[in-house]
Amino acid sequence: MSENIRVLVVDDHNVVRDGLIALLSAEPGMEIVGFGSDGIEAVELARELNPDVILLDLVMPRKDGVQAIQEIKLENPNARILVLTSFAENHQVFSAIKSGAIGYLMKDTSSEELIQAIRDTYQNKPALQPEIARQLMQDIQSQAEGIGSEESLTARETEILQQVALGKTNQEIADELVLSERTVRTHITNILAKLQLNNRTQAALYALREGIAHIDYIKKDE
Amino acid sequence: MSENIRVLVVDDHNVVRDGLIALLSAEPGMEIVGFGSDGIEAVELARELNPDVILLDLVMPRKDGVQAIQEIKLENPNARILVLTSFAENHQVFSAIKSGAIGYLMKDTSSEELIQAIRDTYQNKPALQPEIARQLMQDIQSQAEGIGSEESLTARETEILQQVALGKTNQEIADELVLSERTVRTHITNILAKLQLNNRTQAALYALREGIAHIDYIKKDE
DNA sequence: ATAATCACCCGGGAATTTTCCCGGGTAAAT
DNA sequence: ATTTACCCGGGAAAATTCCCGGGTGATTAT
Repeated sequence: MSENIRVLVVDDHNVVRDGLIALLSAEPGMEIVGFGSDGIEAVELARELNPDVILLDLVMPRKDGVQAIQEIKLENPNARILVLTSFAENHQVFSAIKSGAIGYLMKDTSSEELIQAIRDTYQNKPALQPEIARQLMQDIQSQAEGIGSEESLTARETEILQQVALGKTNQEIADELVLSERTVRTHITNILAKLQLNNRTQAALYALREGIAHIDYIKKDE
Repeated sequence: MSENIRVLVVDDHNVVRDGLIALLSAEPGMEIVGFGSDGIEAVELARELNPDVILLDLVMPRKDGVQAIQEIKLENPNARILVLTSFAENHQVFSAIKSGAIGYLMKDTSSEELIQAIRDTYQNKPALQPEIARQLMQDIQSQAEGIGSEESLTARETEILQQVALGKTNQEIADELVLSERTVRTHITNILAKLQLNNRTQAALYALREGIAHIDYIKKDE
């Protein structure tokens, strides 16, 4: 009777993914039915394989983890998703949970805890680390208190913020997005106000922390 | 006769480390003799176990990966170290190689490549991904051409840069380090010139990429 | 259908910060 | 004695931050 838990593993780091597969395959009662390396594959494989539990990294190329969660839940509201990521990307925690992830673990948890979390997720029992839980509560709190305390950015503002996190000046952003430099100023003023930050460098750091932008390289001018 | 390759695995993410152990243990001719989760443990275990190959992550708490490499090589110049890290942290590649790492892989390589790289490292054959090799050559080039093109920062400048990467203003940095605001300006001008960057946000991103600063949280003022 | 709201766009004006020239000096190390 | 790191400063241009104002078009509410 003891049906195996059918697990789908999605992580963009191959060795990590293979490691997880090796780890979980050795676990009795667990079975790896598939694996992928980005958000798009995650959505496709979730549809094709209908796994019991989807183990998902948040930072991935091509499609964001949160976005993948939303699409998967859209196609199959009963999908059980366990997020396993490198770091507590503040707001991402909240977004992931809100999008329907059942559990959220950081990669520094022990493999025993991971395995237990997969079992919990399989039974729709929330699996959260204390650290994550604390972070989540803080997010909820800051959202609850005062309507104007934690507004979210508009699409345009997010776009501008991404440019800021590339180290560009207002004029460069204006050129890139085909806007007046004055308009960029206004947007940035609004972004700083919404996020309660003091300057653009803090905004860039915020964007990185929240996964709105990613650290790549800085484009050399000229 | 076929002696096993004795491997030490050091990575601060438990599940990743356990995954690697599961992966490599299954490989014939390979044997995991120990594991650790930070730079200090790496140095200690390298001394105690004298492994054939040390598989090392670069971003770790307590002690930096590069620093760990240097100390390990100091105690045992014959130590064979293979760096396995999440991302090509530009200058870190160069530092790691210069400090004596034999190989350098990113975590998105396949497990087959990883295993081959471990064998290569065991035989003192350099193991570099194309991407890494390209990055390394670029670093060497930019260092070779022109004496003034890629100078390294002084201790003080590094200190200032870390403050910049916290999103602080010049005045705040001056207060923190007990300096005149004018002096901070001078330092930052010099930093930007040395690094060939255009503004402080780029400097902050640089510091993050190079591991000079780490993303934590932004201290709320007042 | 009218009104309200919201995202987006543009701008003036002003204070502040940042960036980059230039100059100076001290102390320690080679 | 030269170099290097570190410190301080004047002056000026540029960029940023933050007020204020205006407009459009789309969506939502009533």
